[in-house]
Amino acid sequence: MSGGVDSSVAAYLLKESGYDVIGVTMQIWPEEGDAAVQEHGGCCGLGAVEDARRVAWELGIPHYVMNFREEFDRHVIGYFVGEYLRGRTPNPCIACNRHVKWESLLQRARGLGATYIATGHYAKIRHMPNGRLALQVAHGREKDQTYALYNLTQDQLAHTLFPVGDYHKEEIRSIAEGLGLPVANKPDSQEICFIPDGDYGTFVEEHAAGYLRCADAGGVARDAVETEDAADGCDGPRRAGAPLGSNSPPDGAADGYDGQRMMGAHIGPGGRLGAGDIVDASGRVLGQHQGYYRYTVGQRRGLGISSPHPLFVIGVRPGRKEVVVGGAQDVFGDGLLCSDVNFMAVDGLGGSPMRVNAKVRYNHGGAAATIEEVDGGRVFCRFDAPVRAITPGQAAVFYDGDVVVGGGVILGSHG
RNA sequence: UGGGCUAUAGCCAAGCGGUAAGGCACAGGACUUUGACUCCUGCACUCGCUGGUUCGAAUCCAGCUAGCCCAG
Repeated sequence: MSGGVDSSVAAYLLKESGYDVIGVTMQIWPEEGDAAVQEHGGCCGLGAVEDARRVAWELGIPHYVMNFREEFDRHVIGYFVGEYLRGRTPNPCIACNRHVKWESLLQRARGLGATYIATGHYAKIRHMPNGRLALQVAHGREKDQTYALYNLTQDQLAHTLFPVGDYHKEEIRSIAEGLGLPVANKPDSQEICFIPDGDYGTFVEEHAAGYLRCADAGGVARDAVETEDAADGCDGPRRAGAPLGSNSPPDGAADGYDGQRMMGAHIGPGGRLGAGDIVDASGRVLGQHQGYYRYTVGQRRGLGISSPHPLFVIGVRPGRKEVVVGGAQDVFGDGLLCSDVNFMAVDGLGGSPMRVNAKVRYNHGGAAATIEEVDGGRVFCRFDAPVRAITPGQAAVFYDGDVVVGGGVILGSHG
């Protein structure tokens, strides 16, 4: 229970259905007590512990506060900072769901004797004819959150309940109002919950040194980025990292944070970690930036370069600390390659292509495409029509109608 | 030192005697449980400086200053 409307009503709906409900609020932020953080509280608002406790009291259910700071720091913040330093763009919500909310929470919930964990996510779980479990788009499509949950395993899905998945957001709010819950009118959460001021660039800089030490301790030495992104910055690094995947090691930093190692000689706490050139596709220097990790594919603002037409980021080269820019038309791609694919509705593609609707970011209507498994368990996705801002590090989630077929981490765009 | 050209917001730039377009950048807001994108709003009481002509000048004239080009 985050203290928000959705999880509060979820608990209520479960209790009404006859479940034996235990309320749990997760403590995840390292610096609890920060006034700014508490006010802005995101999807997992810590300052909302009191709200959650009050709701639990009114619903007449027990309420526990569990500490997940270590897991969150390792799997979400560590991954988040590391990805940016590698010139990629992470989706922390997906990592948090997979590793913290489902792996750790479910484990502890089972320790309490619970059979299921339930959340306030807008999603449904469907039993497929083939015996598998898959996410299905929520009744209130406009608030659907299946994209951020694509990485759940069959076992996790088997022990998960999404009580609000059959409702629209407005219905949930009116239920909360009807119950007189104090959180009925809390605003929807948004933006990155652990960076309340939204300045993630500075956040990366402030945390880079700490994760640098982790990388060194891991003894991992990779220099792939230097050579790979030198070839073509638009495609981004192609090596198979597994920050979100099921096989990622316990210590996220051990998975080759080459960006950090590479930066090692240049990074000083509080310094300009990755300042460098802004260049066009031909290599012409157009300007300077104060940190390549402050940019992501498709980004327009923050370049500080005046030109006849708007410029957009089309690639980030961490090795050279370069940000590559181009015109609006240069940020479209015909296809993408993704790794660490998690299949849901199917066991795999079995060597034959499949028609899907592919979402390339959280707020993406999806695009018609054909997916096919390639070597190494990776999936290639070719779109019927070019898609804008295919970004390395983001997730590609494939849908067959309302059902999630699977998804993976984008390595780069093609075309 | 002669000759020519140009000087409009942070950058580019329209304007050609009637009361300062637009683009980029930037700032704020909306949207959004990731980063982005998108949308809305704001952004030169003033046109290198000083005079002059005119009812009226960024626009015409003169001088000055600065930059660029050609000549030497």
